[in-house]
Parts: sequence; C-alpha cells; structure tokens
Amino acid sequence: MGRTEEQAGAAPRRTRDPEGRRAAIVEAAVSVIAERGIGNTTHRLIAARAGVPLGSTTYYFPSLGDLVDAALEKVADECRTTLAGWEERLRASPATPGPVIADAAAAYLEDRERAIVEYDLYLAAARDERLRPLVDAWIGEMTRAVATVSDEPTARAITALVDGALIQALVTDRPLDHRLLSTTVDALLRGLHDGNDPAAGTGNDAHTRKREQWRSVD
Amino acid sequence: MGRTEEQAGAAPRRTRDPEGRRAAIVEAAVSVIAERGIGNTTHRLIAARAGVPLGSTTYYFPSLGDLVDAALEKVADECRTTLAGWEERLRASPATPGPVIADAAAAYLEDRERAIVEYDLYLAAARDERLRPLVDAWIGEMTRAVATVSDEPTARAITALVDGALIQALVTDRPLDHRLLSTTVDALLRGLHDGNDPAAGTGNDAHTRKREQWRSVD
Amino acid sequence: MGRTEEQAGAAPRRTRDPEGRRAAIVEAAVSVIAERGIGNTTHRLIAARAGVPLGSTTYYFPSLGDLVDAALEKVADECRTTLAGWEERLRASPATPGPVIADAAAAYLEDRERAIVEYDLYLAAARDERLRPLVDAWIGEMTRAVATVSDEPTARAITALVDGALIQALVTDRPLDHRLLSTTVDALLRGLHDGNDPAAGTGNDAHTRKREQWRSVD
Amino acid sequence: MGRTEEQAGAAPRRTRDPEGRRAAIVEAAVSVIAERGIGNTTHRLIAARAGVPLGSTTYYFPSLGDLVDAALEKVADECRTTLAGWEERLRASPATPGPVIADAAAAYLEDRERAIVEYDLYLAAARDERLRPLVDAWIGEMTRAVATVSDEPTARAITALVDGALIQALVTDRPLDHRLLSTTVDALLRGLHDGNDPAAGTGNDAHTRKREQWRSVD
DNA sequence: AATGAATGAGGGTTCATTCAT
DNA sequence: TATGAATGAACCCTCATTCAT
Repeated sequence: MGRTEEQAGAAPRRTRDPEGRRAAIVEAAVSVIAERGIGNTTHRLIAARAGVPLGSTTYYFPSLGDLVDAALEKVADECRTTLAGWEERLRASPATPGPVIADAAAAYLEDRERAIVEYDLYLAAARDERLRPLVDAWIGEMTRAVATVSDEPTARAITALVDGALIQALVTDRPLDHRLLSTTVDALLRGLHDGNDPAAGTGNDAHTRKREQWRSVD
Repeated sequence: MGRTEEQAGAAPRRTRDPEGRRAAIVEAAVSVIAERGIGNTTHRLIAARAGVPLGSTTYYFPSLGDLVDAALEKVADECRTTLAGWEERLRASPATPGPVIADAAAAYLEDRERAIVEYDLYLAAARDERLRPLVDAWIGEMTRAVATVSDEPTARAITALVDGALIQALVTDRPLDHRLLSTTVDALLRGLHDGNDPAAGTGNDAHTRKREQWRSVD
Repeated sequence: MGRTEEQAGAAPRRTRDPEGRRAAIVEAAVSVIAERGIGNTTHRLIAARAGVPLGSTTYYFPSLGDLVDAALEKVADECRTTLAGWEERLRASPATPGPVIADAAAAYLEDRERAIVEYDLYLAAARDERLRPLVDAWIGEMTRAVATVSDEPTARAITALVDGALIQALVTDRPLDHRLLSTTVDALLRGLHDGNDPAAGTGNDAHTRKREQWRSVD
Repeated sequence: MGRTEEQAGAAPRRTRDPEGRRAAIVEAAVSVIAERGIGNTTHRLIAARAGVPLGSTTYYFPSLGDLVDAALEKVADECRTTLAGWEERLRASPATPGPVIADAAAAYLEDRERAIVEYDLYLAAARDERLRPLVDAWIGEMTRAVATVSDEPTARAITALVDGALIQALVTDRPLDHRLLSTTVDALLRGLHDGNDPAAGTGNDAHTRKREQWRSVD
C-alpha cells in the first residue's frame, strides 16, 4: 500500500485528491489576487503559491478567467456568510447596534487579505457591469441587516458610512477607529430617527423598496 | 498652464511641442487606466489613444511604471484641487454644510472616468505602501475641509460617510442619493456635536452573488 | 464482422466490447481527420467524437501516431476494396469502360469525408516516404483495374486522368463532370489504342533510363 | 559611425531591412510548410529557419494565420506566373502542344518543395471554402491556357489529366513520365476534337481571387 | 481492463524595452 | 529629438502522455 510515494527522482505526483487540489488552487488564487491585484494574477503565480504544477491550474479551470471567477466567488460567499453573521448579531443585541456593527467591521478587517480582494471585486464592478448584481446584493444585504434596527434610509446611510470606514482602514493600513464608528452609527440611528424629514424625497422618497442605498433609481 | 496645441505657425509635421505631447500621453494614460485598470494598461494602448507613435511613450517616460505614476500623480493633483474647492465652498456657505457637501460629491462623480482611476489608486495603496502618503493626504485634506464646519471626529466620520457614498455610487453606477447624503451629513454635524468622544479611523466592507468573468478580455 | 453495440444483455455501464470500442475510436479518428486535417487531430477531439473517455484513446493506442495510422490504414483498406469493385465492374461490363469508370468515380465522391482523408493521406506521402508503398499500391491497383480493358500505358494515363478529376471535384466541391470523364476515358481507350507509339519508352519498357512513368510500379 | 555593431555579447541586432526581413520570413514559412505541412508549421520553426528571433515573426505578421496566408499567397502568385508561362509557350508553339505541356509539367515539378506546398493549399480548399476562389482560379487559368489549342471541354479534360499526373509524380516522388503525358495530351487533342459533345458542370473552373485565412481555427 | 487525474513541453501571442536611424 | 524596428521574456492555453486507482 502506498509504495511509490515521495520516492526518488522528481515530481512524485501528488496524492489523488481532486477536491483538495481544486480548493488549494482557488485558495492560492485568492491570495495572489490579494497581493498583486486581479490584473497581475497569473497561472504561474497561482501554481507556485498552491505548490502545484502549472498544468494543474488549467486542468481544473479552463481559463484563467474561470479561476479568477472561482476565487472571487469564494470570497463573495464568505462575504455573504459574514453579513449573515452581522444580521444575526444585530438581532441578538438590538439594544447596542453601534458596538455590534463596529465590532463586526473590526472583525471583518482582521483578514486583511480577503478584504482587499473583496474591494478589488467591488471596484471592478465600476468597469464591468456584469459584476453589478453582485455588488448590489452586497450593499443590499448589508442594508437589510442594518435595517433590522432602523428605518431603511438610515440603514443605507449607515451602510455607506461603514463602507467608507472600512475602505479607509484598508488603504491606510491603520486600525479602524472602533469608538468613532460605534458612536457615529448610534448617532445616526438616533439622529435620523427622530426629528427629521426622514430622507423623504430621497431616491424615491419615503422608503421605496427594492434595493436602496445611495443611488437608487436612475 | 497654457495649452500649446497646433501652435508654432505651421509645423512641418509633428506637433513639435514636447510639453503638449507629454501631457497628451499622460492624459491618454489616465483614460486607459480608467477603462482597463492599471494592470491592463500598456504602452501601445496609451500611444494609440494619445495618437502618438509607440516610441514616444518610452521617450518621454523611462518605463511604463513611470508613465502610470505620472498619470496617477495627475489624478492626485486634480483630487487635491477638488478638495480645495470643497473647503472653499464650505467656508463660503457655512450655514448649509449638508447640501454643500452633497453637491460637491455629486459634482465629483460627474467625471466618472477620473473617479474610477482615483479609486483604483486609492485601493492600490492597500497593497503598495509607497502610495500611503498620497492616500493619507487625500483623507486628511478632506477631513480638514469638513473640519471647517465641525470638530475633528465628526469631520472624520463625515469623510468616511462621503467616501462610502462615493464608492457605492461608482460601483453600482447609479446616481448619488443627494438628499440622503445631505441629510445625513447635517444629522452628524448636529448629532455627534453634542456629547461625543473622538477616536481615530477609517474603513470598509462588502458582499455578493453571481456573475461571470471579470477579466478584461482585450 | 458483426457489430456488437449495446448487446450483452444490460451491461452495468460501459459497453464492454473492446473490439467495438476500438473500432469506434478509429472511426471517430477518421472523421476528425477529415474535418480538421491530420495536423489538427487530437486525442480529445477523437474521444469526444467517439463518445469514449479520454483514457480510452491511449489505452487502445500507444500513441496518437498509432491511432492516426490505424485510421489511415482503415481508409486505405476501404480504398482497396473500392478499387477491387472497380476492377470487377470493368470485367463485368467490358464494353462500356467509360461510363463504368465515370460511375465509379462519382460513387467514390459520394463519401466526401472519406475521400478527403484519403487525399490527405495521399499528399502526406509526398513528405513521408513511409507512406509510399501505400500510395504505390493504390495507383498500381487502379492501373491494374483499368488495364483489364486496355494496355498498360493507357491504363496509367487513365488513372492519372481519373485522379485529377477526383481531386478537382474535391477541392472545388463541385460534382464530377460525369459525361466529360466518361467520354475522355473512352477517347483514350480508343486513341492511345490505335495508331500510336504506345508510350514506348515510357515506363521501363523500351529503354528509358532514369525516371519513368508516373509512378512506376515498384 | 556604426559603433556598436557585432560587438561583444549576443544578438548584434540584425541590420535594418524591413522588406528583406519580411520576405525572408515568408520564404522560411513556405519552406517549413513544404517540409512539415500547414498543420505542423509553427512560429518557432519559421523563425529558426529564417534566422530571425521569434518576436520578428509576430512583429511582421499579427498572427500565425496571417503568416501562413502570406506564404500561400506567395506560392499562389508564383503559380499564376507559371501558368501564364504555359499559356505563352502554347501560343508560341501551337503545333506541338503535347511536348509543350509535358515540358511545362516537368519543369513545374523541378521545384518539388513549392509544388508540395501548392498541393497542400489545393487540398486545404476541400475543407475550407474560403480557398475555393483561389483553387478555381488555378484550374480556370490552366484550362484557359490549354484552351488556346483546343475546345473548352478538351481543355478541361487535359487539365485534369495534368493535375493527376502531377500529383502522382509528387506523392510517389518519381519523375513524371514525360513521353506518356505528351502522347496522351496529343491524343486527347485529336480524339475529343473530332466527334464529341462537351458536357457540363464537371470539375469546375471559374477564376476569382482573394481569400482570407486557411488555418483551421479550433 | 479502464479511466480520470496529473504534468510538462511547447505553441501562439503580447509587450516592455532597447536601439539604429 | 523622435520613432519604428527589433527582441526576448512571459503569458495563457492545449495536449500527448503517464499513472494511480
């Protein structure tokens, strides 16, 4: 059993494990994208990082584009999971939304690598409209999560605020100002809440429905 | 200052205007970067767009990196100018900061192309610390502008809010929700004003779903 | 003899019919070669067309070259069969060689795909002398068939004529001019027949020397 | 003047001569195609044979297909020239068409390499209809040349005969039977001449020109 | 006996960069 | 000063072939 394994010569021919191989390649792709950006990601770089031969990358993915897609998809999935967690935590602690959101944001930044890839994907949507639905979903989901503790316009405002806070923390490579974010969120929940034309006219006025945030309705 | 284009009496052929040529190349570079992203920007693409021979690009810039740097520098300059305008307008109309800022943000998005390059540059800083000073300057400058009508923590919060609103408008390619931004800014100026502690910070986030292939295909 | 396809009661899955599998692969190879040319024929293409797993192609044939060889051999076999038919028909209707040959030529072109592969093989012999014997056999066989109704030089002339007519019909993808071919063949049978230096020197015959007829008959 | 030339290191950077370079590359391409066939022709092979760096081949020709096109076009041009010569010689010696044609055929075969490429191109037309016009032109031109000494149907018959004789000489790599061809041509000129009806459609003819790219595209 | 996983050589093509002119 | 020719390095991808299962 298991004779020729790690024997002499070169290339022992890695163990049979398609699933693992595939996952390792995608993982490496995410890592490379995070480090060099989508535009500088190559088969060779990915293969090297994954510790697999070059041919493996094209064996599992017809084209580099497909591989990058898989990597971004993975990141997007994780993102969805993250947001689901946010919503859950907001539901669990409805009394302290500020800290909960700030905590979540800080936790999000802990995996800086993934966050960078995510923002790459985010920005890529500005050029490639095929990515729009993805981005809309993200923004919408986050808004929905926040909306569990506020009205819809406020949720959109908070979503933007958090988005801005996150990207600034990323590009400056400095820790998130947890306190400020927490405080600001709470202020918005309070502020926009009481005494205000609740963003009435906005996009479409009162609340609208279907997606929201800042741009809405063209 | 002073465009020199088609001047010089009746030049035998080539425009004979080093400064103009150089500027045209940088201009083209910005445009190409906006359209394809830094990673997909090439000498040939830039030369073609600028309408100059391939050799010109390397004649005026030692390497592609230098050219891209020049393009980003130009964008950064424009950005600084923009922010200076914000500050000025805030000083001129201190009574209505919300609308002023929302107007400025909307105006900023009018040149979508430039805005995309700017955010490219922004995000690039997450990977390349040589870009940090640039990014810090931007955030700092904006904060300073806003600080003319608020305390510093509030200014930082508003800066993050605006940043988030801008990037969301960009990636979704939908108009900014002017009303909501305006209202939110005012709420923050009021809200955080009475009774809050400072802190530091920055940030961002994200989410997802399906899409296809986001590699530019050439 | 005897196609075994889908037999064997109800095989668990795979057809379990080595001979049939092998034949199917060769068949597919012929088809692929016809469509793309020998140079563009690949294992994958063949496997896909035959509806067998990739591994089968290398399992049944040590190398792609062997597979292609098998395909060409098959074609050559069919060709031999075809020519045997010609001879038989000429023997059966010795009075009307022109129509018989023209009919045979027209019939040959009916399977355009196979004919193309055959001419591929034919032309390949110009570069690869290992194919010469095959080609010689074809030309020789056809000449022998025609020679049942004429002298040898005339048979060679007719063989060339038919060859030319066939290739021209193939490359132009237009139907053979049956009438013209028939008439011409008969004219040659008549013409070279009577009053002529019957291609004396030609072949090897009289004197000759270096070089010889069209292909000589080794 | 001319300092750094043939100096130390490697790659002295060949002399400036675009026309020559281009021609050399096409020449090499023809040679490679002749030796390996269109399907086995590669940039690297061509570059090596032309004695130019790999990059040169793609510098002068956007794609391999374009290069192959250029090579085949060159061959086609030469072919047209050849056929023009045939016609001229037939006009010059209308009394002895048989020997004239046989001589021309023999002369044609003297450049075996070119002839092989030509027949490659010929056969390629069976698969790629974009090549049809070219092939029609060849056949048509040859028929027209022969038609200067005969009626049209006879010319077509002779064209097919010559075609067959040529390809057989090529694939068997044995000299053309000059005497037999000469005699047969004369017999046809006599034979079909008196008492025969033309016919229709057969082979073909036509003329035409231009085409695009004959590489199978995958 | 049969097959999908795996690999590396090589092919087409792009492109930053160099340099003669 | 300016530019098109020229050159490899590197990239993406295909594929024959090998091999564990």
